[in-house]
Amino acid sequence: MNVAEVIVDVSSKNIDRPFDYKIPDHLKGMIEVGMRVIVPFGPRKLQGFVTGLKDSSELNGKSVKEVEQLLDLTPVLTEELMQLSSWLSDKTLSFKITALQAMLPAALKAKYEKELKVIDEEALTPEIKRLFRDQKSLLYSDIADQNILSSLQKFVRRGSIDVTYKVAQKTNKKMIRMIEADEDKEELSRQADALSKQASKQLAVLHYFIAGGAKIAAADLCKKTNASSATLKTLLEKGLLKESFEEVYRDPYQDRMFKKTEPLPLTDEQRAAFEPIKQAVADNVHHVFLLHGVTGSGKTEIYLQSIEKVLAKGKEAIVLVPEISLTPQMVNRFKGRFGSQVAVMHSGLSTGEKYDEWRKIQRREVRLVVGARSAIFAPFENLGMIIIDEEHESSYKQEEMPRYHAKDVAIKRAEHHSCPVVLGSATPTLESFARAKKGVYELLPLKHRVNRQVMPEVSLVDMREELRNGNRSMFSTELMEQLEEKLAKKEQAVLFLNKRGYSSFVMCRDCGYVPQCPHCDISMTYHRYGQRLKCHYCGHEEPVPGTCPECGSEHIRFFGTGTQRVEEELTKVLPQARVIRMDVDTTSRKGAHEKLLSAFGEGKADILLGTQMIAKGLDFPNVTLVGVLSADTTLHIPDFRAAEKTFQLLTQVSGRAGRHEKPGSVIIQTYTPSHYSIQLTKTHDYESFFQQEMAHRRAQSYPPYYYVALVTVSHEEAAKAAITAEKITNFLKSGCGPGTKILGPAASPIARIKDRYRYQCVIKYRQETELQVQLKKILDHYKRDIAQKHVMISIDMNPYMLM
DNA sequence: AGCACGCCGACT
DNA sequence: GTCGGCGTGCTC
Repeated sequence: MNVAEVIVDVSSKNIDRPFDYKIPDHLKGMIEVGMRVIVPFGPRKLQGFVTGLKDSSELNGKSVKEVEQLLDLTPVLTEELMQLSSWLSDKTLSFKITALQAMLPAALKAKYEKELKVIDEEALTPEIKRLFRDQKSLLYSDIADQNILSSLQKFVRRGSIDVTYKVAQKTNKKMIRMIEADEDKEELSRQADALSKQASKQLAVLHYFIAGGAKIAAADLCKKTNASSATLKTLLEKGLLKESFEEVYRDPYQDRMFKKTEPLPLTDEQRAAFEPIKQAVADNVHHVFLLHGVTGSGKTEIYLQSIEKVLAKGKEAIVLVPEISLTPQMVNRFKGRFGSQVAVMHSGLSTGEKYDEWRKIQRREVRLVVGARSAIFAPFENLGMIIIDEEHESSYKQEEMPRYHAKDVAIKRAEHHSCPVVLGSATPTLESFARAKKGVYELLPLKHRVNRQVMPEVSLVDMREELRNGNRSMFSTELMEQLEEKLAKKEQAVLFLNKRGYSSFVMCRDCGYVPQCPHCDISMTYHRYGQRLKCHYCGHEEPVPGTCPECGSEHIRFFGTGTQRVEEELTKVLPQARVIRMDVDTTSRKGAHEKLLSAFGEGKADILLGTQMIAKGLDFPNVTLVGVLSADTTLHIPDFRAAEKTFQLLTQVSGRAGRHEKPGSVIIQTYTPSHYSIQLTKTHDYESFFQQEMAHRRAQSYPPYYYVALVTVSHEEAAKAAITAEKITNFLKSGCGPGTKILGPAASPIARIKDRYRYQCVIKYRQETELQVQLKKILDHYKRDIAQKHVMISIDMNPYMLM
């Protein structure tokens, strides 16, 4: 094999294909598909992935450059994952390089640097000489002054300064310094005797080795002997000790003890659900199960026992968990049962930690991964099962390129490995449940909670009624009464706030002015910390104005009912209650989330107040009341899944109450009590909700009856975006069959983000392949405009947010 | 994407 | 006359 086909690290339509590179003699036989290389590309150097090997290039050798460097000794992507990447880029209409990179930890992504080197010092101006000072070379990115840049360019052109392009790794393996004796014990004793009396630290270190101490980490040795690194340095220089460096894993869970747990006996219902999964594992068949179990029905125990079967067969398993529920509670359950065989992957880990967890998988040191969305790409080669917990969660959909859904990837991988997929939820997506009803998936119902606890009593409170009765506060009379009662009984309550529409904003009471982000068409969110306004889309920040910029009034103040606001009100009406608030402000620090939850678990507060993030996996025996302050907010978002999301959220939240001996109750405050998505939470009736919602979806041609795709066109000028969107819509209308429905173009619900105007077109279709072809044509046709006129076209083949 | 090349207007 | 604006085209 003399030539490697390489996908280079450039995200552009024209470059989205393999490029040929000759393999130099010293790399012959070493390069394999799935390895990373550094290759010259035009004037620069880029990282790339080897996607193929061949004897010769069709380009006949003349313009074929050589591979410059091989970055891996073993492929970072298995053959299966290489195939999966082409499928992924195809399915999501994203670049091959983007799909490849999505499968690897960020640490393996390249970092690019330009280095300037002085060739002819005489030719340079004093100013530039000063810039270089005594150094021969300088990093391009370190040059802050824009004026110097242009004069530098001149010298580069004349050849007085040379530019070299470098590729670097983002993070490296963590190494620690190890110390061991470099002489035998007798020699060490002799040297120890010869030490001066003051050198007590050195003596202590030597005694460690004289006593037979083994090779030890420098830090540990210092701690043991109370010595400093200077002491070690002296002994190293004397040649008595020697140092070496060893690779270690950054283990985010190293300080924690996991109590070993044993399998629990299954209920009859659990066993009935477990049997078919067990059988599929035993028979190595690909099969998708939908484990539909009410909250508290013991789904996790079924996962654990299924995994046990998989591991017993010598195979591996992936468990996906929604990002926000990757709490220590969840991790504990898996680590407790399977100990060090588990790797954990979630966004809370640093780049380095994620890299280390990934390498544990790659080196076959673990056989089970518990992780968020991207863990679906774990490089296992002998997969025996994939579990997706809370399968309805929207965090399984990636909202950047490649816009994949982890469920689709899971099924694709499971097909390849001929192994089962288990989707678990109390409120499955309509898509999944419909497939289960059709027999595409196998439905495994769990209708009862373990230990026969009853489902909590749910009562709906009509907030319009409250208002009519003169209660203008955000707490209904019923909720207040219940809160007081729980407080008196020393039981705990959880108050839940739908996040969307609940972020607080600032408004002028005289003219109604609401500060908008200058770069996005969206209201700014008020943050009490530092009295600032923030934009959640682009990160723009500014102080709260003292007077209204529109009318000059001083009556400008914050509005809305953010968690902070609720907390204030709550302490006013229930001053004796101890409240823990969980929102972006209180949980942004690392580990804060965990700390707040365990404080609540230990009974250090009476009320836990928060947004969606507290709805998942919360399981505290003393919680007997759950209150939802306003159930309507998710109902009014511009999304065809609004009702589904509302029902899921309310059901999920209700499930937090009365999970143990004490019975629980739920109070849902709403302005639209008659809506079926709210009514049916009262009876925990998923089946009826499914029927009603399906009727709506059918009437409006939405999933699961139709597929949906979203095309968004953006440009700095509104007109340019609108015209292109119009053209695309017309093209699609003429090119797609009669079964396809095309809506738009229309301004996006968020009409502008980061100074770009956005227009969108929604496509509803029944035949996947046909549309894929049409959309590919569009991207191909507009690649010129994309490159030159700065038009951006983004396509989402399965949007979860129509924004 | 980025970078070089090349063709036009505004300055020393 | 040169400098530097950014339209155009290429990258194995």
